[in-house]
Amino acid sequence: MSSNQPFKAISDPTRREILGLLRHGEKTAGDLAEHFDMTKPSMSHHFAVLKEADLITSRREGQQIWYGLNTTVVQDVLAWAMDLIGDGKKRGGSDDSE
Amino acid sequence: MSSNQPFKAISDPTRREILGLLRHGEKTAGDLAEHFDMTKPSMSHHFAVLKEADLITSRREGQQIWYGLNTTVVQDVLAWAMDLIGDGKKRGGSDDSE
DNA sequence: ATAATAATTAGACATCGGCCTAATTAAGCG
DNA sequence: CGCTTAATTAGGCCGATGTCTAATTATTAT
Repeated sequence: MSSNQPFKAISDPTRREILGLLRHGEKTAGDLAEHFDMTKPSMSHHFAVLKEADLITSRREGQQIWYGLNTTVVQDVLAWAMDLIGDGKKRGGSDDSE
Repeated sequence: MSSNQPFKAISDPTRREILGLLRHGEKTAGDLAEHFDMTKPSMSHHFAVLKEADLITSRREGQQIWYGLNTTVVQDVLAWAMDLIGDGKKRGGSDDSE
């Protein structure tokens, strides 16, 4: 359960910010790159790490690549944290259907 | 908001396991170290990282040092993940009293 | 086919991180 | 005090990680 990859992936601030930018929908690699003071290859590397951890999806559309948030793996992290706290806001468990 | 330290801290499997062992109460450094195939100094290093991230508390009692889980920072991680998902199991916000 | 644009892959470089052994601090006991 | 036990600090080693420039792939348009 829960490979180490997601945790490694979110340990970098740039990558967490990328995920944050994807909260409200897909964005192209270029769009994302614009928000950071970093070269495109460096950004590309971060995308690859997030992709490898399955935290984001990607699809090509013409020349551009659209990245999107994969909430499934984020939920794993969430579950890990909740389990640590021992409870807090879990239990019941049927309110995730929306 | 949310320094990088907690995320770096939980990016290591050994440290996550340490946190897991502390779920049910305090443990001494020695107790914790026993569970891992690693030297005590290495374990001590992990404790220091967790402490620095404020994920654990520590208090000396005689020769031993007792470590305990600090759920406050874990909740920050939880909040970050929930915010990413956009909802999921937050909302209402007063259910943390149970 | 050539050129332009979007993005990645390749490779180098410096720093960070995790692990080890050896030495040190801290506390308890004869 | 001198010895033992619990744990940390110091310092070195080496692989992993983040960043950059240069080169490459993929797509579209002229």
